[in-house]
Amino acid sequence: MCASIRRASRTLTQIYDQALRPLGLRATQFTVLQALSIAGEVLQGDLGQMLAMDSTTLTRTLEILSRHGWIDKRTGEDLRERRIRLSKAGQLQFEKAVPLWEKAQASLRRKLGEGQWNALLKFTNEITNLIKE
Amino acid sequence: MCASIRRASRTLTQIYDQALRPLGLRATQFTVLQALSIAGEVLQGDLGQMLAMDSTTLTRTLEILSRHGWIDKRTGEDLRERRIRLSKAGQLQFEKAVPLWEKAQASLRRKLGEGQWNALLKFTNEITNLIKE
DNA sequence: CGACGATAGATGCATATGCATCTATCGGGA
DNA sequence: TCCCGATAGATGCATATGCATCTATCGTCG
Repeated sequence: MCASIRRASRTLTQIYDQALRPLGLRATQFTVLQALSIAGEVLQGDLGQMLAMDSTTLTRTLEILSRHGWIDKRTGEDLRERRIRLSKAGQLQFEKAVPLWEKAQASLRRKLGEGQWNALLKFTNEITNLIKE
Repeated sequence: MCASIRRASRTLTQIYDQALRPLGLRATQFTVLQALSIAGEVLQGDLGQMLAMDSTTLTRTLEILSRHGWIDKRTGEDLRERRIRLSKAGQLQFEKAVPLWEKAQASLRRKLGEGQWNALLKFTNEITNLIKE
């Protein structure tokens, strides 16, 4: 099962990466931009929680986004915290990426069919929740 | 969708990696050993085909397995080819890993339920096949 | 106020992943 | 025979991933 999901994950990632390649954006990075676009300014920790992503992984992805100038970081009163949000450039990059992402998403959805699509979303979420128990 | 599958893949990988940690074996590596155990001696390219794994990724995973002495490599008549098979130590390592893997697998299967389990396997395989078209 | 455990991230290290490109070898035609 | 396109892997580079561990800061308790 692990092998099956990893294989599917690799395949899918290749599809989305390819769609986003014109922008030099990876699927993972798009996901982070999207989360930021929805959440506004958030603590790095909360962002990790949202994406079920290890905080150390997030640190490095944010480093990349930061290098491209797509996010702003600042500390609040608690100097340990990092508050993250999209920069102007990040907002723009995200908006440019959305159509490409939509296109890949729609094509995949068509190929899988509505039923499988929804079932798959449900099951993957269930797996993600498993680990919390 | 890509984010969902990647998230599930991360979660699942953590579960399997943790189960195999006593042996210092990663889920990916176990998958390769398993494939070799089933296939016997195979061309590196065929192995990649089997696992739907990029050949460059496979090269490095095999490098790790080789470093541990778990596989043997040799060339056939065609000097470009690499023929891979489990070594004695690799066979042993695989046999030690199977029970740990089974345990993780069974636990997960119980939590998901038979129906979801099978559906998930089916869907992930379908996604993997999508890219071939 | 000062020491101490708790918390938020960062860093070192190893592996996983794939694209672009390179090297070695093979097989077939001129 | 020699050259040339095709094929099997290997390598450089960048990112993704997570464990163990470290650092800085916070809150609290004596």
